[in-house]
This record gives sequence, C-alpha cells and structure tokens, in this order.
Amino acid sequence: MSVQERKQRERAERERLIVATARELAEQQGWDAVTTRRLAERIEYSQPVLYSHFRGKREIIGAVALEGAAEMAAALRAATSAADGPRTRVTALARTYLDFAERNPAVYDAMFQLDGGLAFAHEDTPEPLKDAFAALLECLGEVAGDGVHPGLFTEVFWAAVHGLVTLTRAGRLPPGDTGLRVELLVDRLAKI
Amino acid sequence: MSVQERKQRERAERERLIVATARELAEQQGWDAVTTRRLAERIEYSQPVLYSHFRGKREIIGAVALEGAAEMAAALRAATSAADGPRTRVTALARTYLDFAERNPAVYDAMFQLDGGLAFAHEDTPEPLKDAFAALLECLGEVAGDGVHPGLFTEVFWAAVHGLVTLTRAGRLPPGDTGLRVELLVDRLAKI
DNA sequence: GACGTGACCCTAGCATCGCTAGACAAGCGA
DNA sequence: TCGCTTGTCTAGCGATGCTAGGGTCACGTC
Repeated sequence: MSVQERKQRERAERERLIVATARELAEQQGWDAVTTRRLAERIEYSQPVLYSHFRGKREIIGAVALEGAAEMAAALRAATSAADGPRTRVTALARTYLDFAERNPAVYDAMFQLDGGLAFAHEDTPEPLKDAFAALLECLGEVAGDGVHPGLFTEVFWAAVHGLVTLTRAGRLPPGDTGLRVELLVDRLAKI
Repeated sequence: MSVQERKQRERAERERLIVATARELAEQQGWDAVTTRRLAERIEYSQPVLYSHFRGKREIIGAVALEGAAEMAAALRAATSAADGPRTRVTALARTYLDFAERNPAVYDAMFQLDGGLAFAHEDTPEPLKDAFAALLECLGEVAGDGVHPGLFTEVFWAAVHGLVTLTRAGRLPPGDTGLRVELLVDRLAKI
C-alpha cells in the first residue's frame, strides 16, 4: 500500500510542478511561450508526461486559472475584511482586483481571456470560480441599492472592473488614470 | 500610365477581397480557422500573395479591426442621432454597442481581444479607432456630470460595456439579463 | 514585330506547434 | 527469479506562420 501511496504523492507533486512551471513561464514570457515542449523541458520530463496529467494544453491553462481564482478570492476577502465602512470596503475591493490583475497578468489571462475549458455560470462551475464570485458578492451585495438584485449588481460591477483591466492592459486605455477611474466607478455604481 | 493604374486598382481590389474573406471566414468558423492556407485558398491565390499585401496574419486582423471600427462608429452615430433626450441617447448607445458586438463577434475580437498590431491611446492611433472613441465621447460627454472629465467618464463607461460584452460572450455571465444590466449601468453611471 | 527586362506569382520547404503511437526499461508481486 | 504492469521516452504525424527561389507572363523598347 505504502508504495502506491508514495507514487500517488509523487504524481501529485509533479502535477503541482507542471502547473507552477506553466504559470511561471507564462508570467515571464507570456502564454505564447508556454509550449508543451518548453514546459516539458523545464520540468525535466518528456512531452507525453504532460498528457498523462492533463488532457491537453487547455487543461493546463485551466489549472492555472483555478489556482489564480483561489488566490484572488483570498486576496479580495483579506482586503475587504481589513476595511470598515461600505465605501472603504468597495474601494479596497476594486483596487485589490485591479492590483491582482496587474501583478499576475498571465494568471488573469488564464482566468478570463484564454480558453481553459472551464464552465462558468453553471452548476458544474468549479468551486474556486464560484468562490471568487462569492467574494465579490459578499462585499458588493450590501451596496447594490434598494430593489436591485445583488447578483445582478455584482455582475455589472465586476464587468466594469474587468473592462478596465483588459482595456488598460491591451493598451486601449492610457494607464495613468486608473485610480481616478476606479474612484468614479465606485462613486457612481455603489449606493452608499 | 493607365496600365499601372489598372494594376494598382486590381491590387487594391484584391486587398479588399483578402480582408473581406478573412472577416467572413472568422465570423463563420472563428479566428482559429483563419489560417493563411485556408485564406489563400478562398481568395484563389497562393499563400505568399497574402504577404505581398500584409506583413503577416496580425496585420490582416488589424485590417479587419479597422473596418469594424469604422462600421461601429457609424452605427453608434446613427443610433444616437435618432434618439432624443440624453437618457434615451445613452441607452441607445449602449444597446447598439452590445448589439454590434453580438452580431459581429469575430470583428469585435479583432478590435479588442486579438493582437492586430494596432496602437491605441497614442497620437499614432489609426483614424477609425480614434473616431469610434469620438463617437462614444460625443454622446457620453454630455452626461459625465459636473467636475468629471468627459474623456475619463467615456473611458469608464466604455470599459463597463466592454466588460459586459466579453464576460457574456466568454460564458462568464449568464446571457439572459443583458438588458437589465445595461439599464442598471446607464441608471447609475450617467448623470441625467 | 521580336526581344530583353522586370514585375508578379507559385511550388516547395523551414521551424515550430499540439498531440500520439509504439518501443523500451524499471520495479512491482508472485 | 520470473512475468507483468506501470511508467517514460523517442520518433513522428498533421498543421501552423512564414519565406526562399525559380519560373512565367506581360510590359516597354528598338
């Protein structure tokens, strides 16, 4: 039994190594540089090993996305619980979200830009993704305003922040005034 | 002289054919299906011909994006000029934007999702892109509210709508309540 | 009207991509 | 010690974006 257990442990460890290496490589050189050959070389195994852990490259991206979602949820909760007063909380939430996206661009891409083969907005959505949305909802639900469904409000707020992230990072918006934009967004959207 | 002119005309015509075919193929089967081989086959020329018109695939995507930007600007102006009253105008603007993205997903991707090698938010930004932003600004500037820079307000509003588009199309938001979301967005963001 | 020249286009190929088949070795249980 | 399962690697497939080189056709000139 213990032999099998050791093998399972080693397999799990290698799987973590694959995901971590993919993420590292993506953050360093972009997702285009994350080829199965390069990834295999970095983990010091041959290509087919990757396919014994994941169905394909998509699934590796998906694994990075899930890891990122868990981290983001934790970061958002940490930020909101450290702030008191709805307004401070919402501002902290938005800033933390943008900050996470800026510091982990490749992970953010894996979550929302690339196809990681993940299901969203269904009952079979992976837990970390639902939890990240829940983290948003916990904070934003209390400032939705009367007669506005908290979920709907959260979706709209999320979309707005997400739009800021993607347009800024793609060079579509000048990067300087992000702070002002967030301020305006919170001011107008949240009913405080 | 007339011979050269004819050749130039034919070249320009073929360039239009390339862009139109790329767009058509992308709308039919997605950008992944737009390979240089398939594209060459559809226009009934060999691959290298593409490279005598464009530096590479990126530039073809960029050309589709520019075409789309011009169309979008026209659509937005048509919608806003047909509506009277700031509120109706802004709502019409947002709806038209979302409608354009929904009807031309591949073109929208070329504009904002893919790398078309285009410069944004610089002085060397291509004219159609600046003009599309101007079309937004014309309508949104009048509802920015006191003390808020119209450009900044337009950026935020644009980001919000863009976020709705991308998250909805990527399956991150349930597609049913788009109308409600737009309503909420206009209600809260615009100072009417 | 024949000819040299230049523009134009196509065939063929390169390196790289994601992914897989099949051979081979290592380590387990009997 | 032997047979077998499990696991890994080498080699290769089709497809990608892109390019080099040769060949053909039509033009302008004498």
